[in-house]
Amino acid sequence: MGEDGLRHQLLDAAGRILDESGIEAVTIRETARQCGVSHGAPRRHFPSRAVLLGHLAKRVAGELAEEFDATDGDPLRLAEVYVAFAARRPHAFDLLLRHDLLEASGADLRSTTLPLVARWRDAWCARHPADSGTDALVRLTAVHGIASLVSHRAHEVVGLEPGELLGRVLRSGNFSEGM
Amino acid sequence: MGEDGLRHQLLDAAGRILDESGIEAVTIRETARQCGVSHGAPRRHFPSRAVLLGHLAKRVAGELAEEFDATDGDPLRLAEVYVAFAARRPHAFDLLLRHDLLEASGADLRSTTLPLVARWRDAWCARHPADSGTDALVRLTAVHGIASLVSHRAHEVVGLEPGELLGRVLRSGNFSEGM
DNA sequence: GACTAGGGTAGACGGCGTCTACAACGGAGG
DNA sequence: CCTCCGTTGTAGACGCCGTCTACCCTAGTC
Repeated sequence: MGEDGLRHQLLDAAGRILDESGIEAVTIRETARQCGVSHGAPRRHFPSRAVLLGHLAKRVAGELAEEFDATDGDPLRLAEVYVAFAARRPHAFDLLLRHDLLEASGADLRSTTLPLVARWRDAWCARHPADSGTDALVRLTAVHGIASLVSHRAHEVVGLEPGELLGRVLRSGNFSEGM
Repeated sequence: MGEDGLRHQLLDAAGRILDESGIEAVTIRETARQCGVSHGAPRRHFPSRAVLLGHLAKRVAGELAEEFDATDGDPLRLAEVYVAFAARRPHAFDLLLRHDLLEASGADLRSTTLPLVARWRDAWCARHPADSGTDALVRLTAVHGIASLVSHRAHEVVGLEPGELLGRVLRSGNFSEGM
C-alpha cells in the first residue's frame, strides 16, 4: 500500500489535520503523533515545517486539478468547482494562497498554481475564440475574488449567493470592449 | 504624548512588526521587548495574542478607511487605493482577511469590514444610478480578487498590470444585462 | 496609617521547531 | 561470514512561544 511508507503516511495525516483543524494545527509533532512515530522522524522526509507545508500545498493543488479533470472543460463548471472547493475545504484553499508560508519552503508555488491558471485560460478561450486571453484573466480574478470571500464565509457580507455572483461574472459582455 | 501609555505603544510596535516581518512575527513577547517592558506586561491590556491581533486588525481597517477618506469618492480611485494598500502593506492586508485568527479574538471582523464594503457600494451607485447595488458587489469581488493577487505578488502569474486589470473591471458594461 | 485595585515583574509550565547524538537495520564489498 | 556505511527512527536538549500565577510597587481612598 504505502509504498514509500512514512512519507506518504505523514502527508495523509497532515492533510487530515489541515482539513479538520486548519493550517496552524498542522504541526510536525502532531503529524508524527498521528502516525505513531517520534517527533524527530518527519525530519528525515521533510527537513522543516515549511517544507512539509509546501509539499502539502502541492498535493492540495493536485487534488484541485483532479476536480478540474472531472469537468468537461466548460468555464462555468470550472469556476463552480473552484468556488465549491474553496467552500468545502477552506483550510486547504487558504494554504494555496499562503505565499508567505510557501515561498520559504522551496516548493515554488507558482509552478503549482500556474498550470491551474493556464487551464482556466485555455477553457475560456476555447469557448470565446474572440478573446486573446486577457478577458479570461480578468474573469479569473473575479472568480478568485468570489472564492476567496466564500472560503472565509464572507460572501454573506456582500449579500449575494456565490452561484448568482458566478453567473453574473461569466455571462456579462466582454471586458475589453468598454462600456 | 502616549496618553494611554503602554496600550497605545504596544499597538504601535505591533503595527511596525506586522509591516516589517509579517503576522507570524507579531508576538506578545517581541512586542513587549520593543516597548522595553517585561513579557507579561501586555497581558494587562490584551489578554491573549488573538485579542492583540484583533485590535491590530481594527486599527489597520481604520487606516484603510482613512485612505478612502482622502479620495473624492470616485469608484476607480477607491479601487486603486484598495489595490495600492494591498501592494504597499501586504502583511496588513493579509491580516484583514485572516478570519481564522480574528474570529477567535472577540473583535468581530465583519463589523470592521462591512463599513468598507458599504462605502464602496455607495460610491459605485452614486456614479451608476441604474445599479441597484448588485452590480457594485460583483465588481467589488473582482477588485478584491485583484488586490488579493497583488498582495501576494501573484499578479505576474496572470501577466497583466493591476491598473490595466482595474480599468477593465470597472469600465466594462453592466454585469446584470447579460451578453 | 491601613486597605485596595491596577499595572509591571519574574518565574514556571507545556508545546512548538530545530539540532544533535545515538541505535537499529540492511545491503555492498571483502 | 564479517565489516562497513548510508538510511531511518529515537531520545534528549535548546530556545522561542503563549499562558498562568504569585509577587511587588505605587496611587488613591477611607
